[in-house]
Amino acid sequence: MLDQRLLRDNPELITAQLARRGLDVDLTGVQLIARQERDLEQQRSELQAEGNRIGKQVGQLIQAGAAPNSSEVQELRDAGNRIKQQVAVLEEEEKVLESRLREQLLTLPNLPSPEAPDGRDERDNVEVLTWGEPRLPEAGETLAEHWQIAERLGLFESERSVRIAQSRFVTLLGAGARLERALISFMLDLHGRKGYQEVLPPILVNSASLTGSGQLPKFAEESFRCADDDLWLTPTAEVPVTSLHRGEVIPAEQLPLKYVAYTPCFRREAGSYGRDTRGLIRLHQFNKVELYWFCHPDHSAEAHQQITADAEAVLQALQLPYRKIELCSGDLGFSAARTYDLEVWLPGAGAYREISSCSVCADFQARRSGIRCKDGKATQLLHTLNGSGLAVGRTMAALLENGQQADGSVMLPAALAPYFGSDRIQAPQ
RNA sequence: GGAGAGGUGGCCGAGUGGUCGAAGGCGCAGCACUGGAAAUGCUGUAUAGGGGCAACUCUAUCGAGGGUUCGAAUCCCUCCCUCUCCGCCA
Repeated sequence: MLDQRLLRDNPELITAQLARRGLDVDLTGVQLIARQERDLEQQRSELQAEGNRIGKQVGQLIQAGAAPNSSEVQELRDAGNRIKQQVAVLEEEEKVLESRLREQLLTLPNLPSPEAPDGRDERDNVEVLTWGEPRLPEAGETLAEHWQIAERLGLFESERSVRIAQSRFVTLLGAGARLERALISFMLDLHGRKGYQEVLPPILVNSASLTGSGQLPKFAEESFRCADDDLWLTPTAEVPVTSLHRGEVIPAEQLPLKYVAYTPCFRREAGSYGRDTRGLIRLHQFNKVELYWFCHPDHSAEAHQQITADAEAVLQALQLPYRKIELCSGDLGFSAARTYDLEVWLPGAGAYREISSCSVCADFQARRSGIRCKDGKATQLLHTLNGSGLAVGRTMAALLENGQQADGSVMLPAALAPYFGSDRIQAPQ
């Protein structure tokens, strides 16, 4: 959520920055509401001050011995009642303005960071670096896609999963299930050694949590909802972890708070029909290990580099070639001010595919969620960052495609062997 | 699910209609004392919003929301949460 004061005093700045996202917003209406609300508040509090004075006078008169039903006291009572009525009217108007203002502010995305490159869409994203040597087919060799390999090795079951749930759900089996579990443990351990505190949060979250991290009100159709309760299936661990500290004031010396959370994630993937319908890439339910920082506003820029490096470390430890791109202003997610995407090389598909997204949200989520930090006297909103470290299913896909061997087996990176129990997945005889 | 108890500042805890944003204590900060420290003493110490260059000032907030009243931490209603006991349960 954007700052109301900024809206009142400098809406041109907001308009200009949102234009970098490709949005053409007219803020005159919202600005008017914000100003009217402030004026009303002023009138109301003056009236209340008058009412308080009258209340005190009555108390003093009665204590000094005046009869409670004397005309003097009665007059003050009447005056107090008149003020009470006026205040009630103003409060009513104020409440309406306040909720309209909040409603509108909640639909506005974050301002892009000045650092974020300008651009319209993903074609304007900027490649920052590539790591590793992308595997290309040898002469005469055909590299399979991950779902082909997985099918051959019996790692998952698609058709029967429709029976259990519906399309875009997958059941992992045997070595597939074990590899998924191994990857989750591997990632949690890796980040744990770097000072991240492990969290296993609720994956049913309430509306306030989804609003706090930016998924509501605008993206309700992206999440699964439990109709009888105010609960939703979390689309990312970012949601429960943000709300872990919702409404808190955190002493600055405790910052940064660094969390690593494994959760299943649930997304409707509305509007992506027909894309990636085979395999592990775009499912309604997938596993993700998420990195999350609460940090002091002065340090969020370095934190962003660090959280991205921590996500990259997983790819490097797994020897998966990837590239790091920076999203342009027009491709940024709703809550992000600046984002690096990590894209892993998929030799079978012959393309880089997103496997991690590392964003700094500045105070956007902190304002929605009321999370502040206090150093010395000053209390201010802190900054939040999140990054996938990594999407587990996509990591498995990358391992399968990158490790595929001519004999049908898949070689796994050495770092994973202790977790998986073997350095390769054998083809069935 | 049933029965009971309770939610007050960073923490503990008093306050059951009137000058209470709230005693007292702890903690924290500053000053004094000291060679330095401890102990002691004094002073200060909630949050949000509005106005003001500032000193400062106004408003709201005692779990949340409503109500009664000139006036509510205190009385009434609804909800939420925590604890204890019982039941059920992985």
